[in-house]
Amino acid sequence: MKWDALEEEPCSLARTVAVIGDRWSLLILRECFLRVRRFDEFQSSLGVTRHLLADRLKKLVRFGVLRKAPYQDAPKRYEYILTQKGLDLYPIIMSIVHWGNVHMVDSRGRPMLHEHKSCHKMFDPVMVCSECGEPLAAKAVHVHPGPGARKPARAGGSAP
Amino acid sequence: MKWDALEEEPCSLARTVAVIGDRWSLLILRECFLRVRRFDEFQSSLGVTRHLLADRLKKLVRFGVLRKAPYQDAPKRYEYILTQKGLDLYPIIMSIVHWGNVHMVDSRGRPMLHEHKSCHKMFDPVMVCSECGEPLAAKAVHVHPGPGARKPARAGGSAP
DNA sequence: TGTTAGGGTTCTATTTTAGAACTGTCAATA
DNA sequence: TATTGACAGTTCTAAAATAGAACCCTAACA
Repeated sequence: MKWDALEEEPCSLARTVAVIGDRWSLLILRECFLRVRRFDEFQSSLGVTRHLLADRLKKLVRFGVLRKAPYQDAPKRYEYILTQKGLDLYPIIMSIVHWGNVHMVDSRGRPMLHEHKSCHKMFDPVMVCSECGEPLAAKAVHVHPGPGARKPARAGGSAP
Repeated sequence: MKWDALEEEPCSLARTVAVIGDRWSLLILRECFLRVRRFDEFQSSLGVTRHLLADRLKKLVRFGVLRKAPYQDAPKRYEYILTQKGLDLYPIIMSIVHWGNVHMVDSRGRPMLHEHKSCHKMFDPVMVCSECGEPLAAKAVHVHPGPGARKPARAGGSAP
C-alpha cells in the first residue's frame, strides 16, 4: 500500500496515520510543542538529516498542521508554527507520552513531568467520555459504522 | 538515527514511537481493537505483505503489546492478543481516530461512530487532567524535567 | 492421492533513509 | 574588501526498508 492510498481510506485512523504515522513527524511535532520553530533548531535537537527534515516539514505544512511564518525579511527566513489543526494533535502527543511514562521508563523514572497551569499540580492525562465524563476503556466501547463507512459490498463488510 | 536508538532516548514519546511509530504497527493495532486476532485476518483486512506483517507482529510481541496464544494444537496455530500493555494503548488509538474525525473526514462524514456502553451514548474522547478533571490544552501545560531527564551536560540542556 | 487452510519464509525490484557535502543569501566582523 | 558565520535548504551515493510475488511446511479433509 502506498502512503497516498492511506489518505483515501474510509478510516479516520488511517487518514491520521497518513499525516503523522512516521517516526520523524511525531518527533518533529514533539519539538513543536516544546516551542521549537526553526529549521536548524529541529535539525540539531533531533539529529534528523536535513533532507528528511525538509521533506517532513513540507508534508506537515501541506496537511495544514504547521504553517510557515516569515520572521525576517533579508534574507527571507521562516518559522514553522503549529496551526489550530496542529494544536489539536496535543491529546495524541500526550497520550503517547503517558503510555511511555507508564510502560517504557527505566529505573531512573520519568524524563518529564507535566504541570497543569490551572490547578498547579503535576498530572497525568486521562481520556474520558464526552457525554458522561467517565474514563474510557476499550471494552466499554461499541463501534458502529458511520455515514462515511465503506459501503458493504453485498453483505456486511467490516469497515474499520 | 536507528530505530534501536529511539528506545534508549530519555523521552517517553521517543520510546513509544519506537514501538508504535510506523504505519503498519498502528494499523495492526487498530485491527486488534476491532477483535482481529489471526495472521490471515490481519493480512486480508490490511493488505499488508505477509513479510511485513510477520515482522511487525514479532516486534509487537517482543515489546509485550501482543501475546501469542495457541488456539489449536495440531497443527500449532496462534492468535495475537492484546496484553494489558497493549490495551493501555487505547487512548492513543482513540485520540488518533478522533483527530481524524475532526480534521480528515470527507463530505460523507465519519467512517465510524463510538458508543459508550456505560451511558449508551455516542461520544467523543476528551482528554482531561487527572487532578482537576478539566479538559487539557497544550497552552495550559508546563513541562518540568523529571528524575529520568537527560543530565544537563553543564548548563541547561533541553531534554524533550 | 490430491486439495485446502493457516502461518509463515525467501526471493528480487523498487522506495526510503542515512550521511555527508554542496549552494545561496545576507549580516557582521577583520 | 575579504572572510566568517548563521540560516535554510538541495544534491549527491550508499545503505536500509518495503512491495509484490512465489515458495515451503504441517495437518486435516475428501
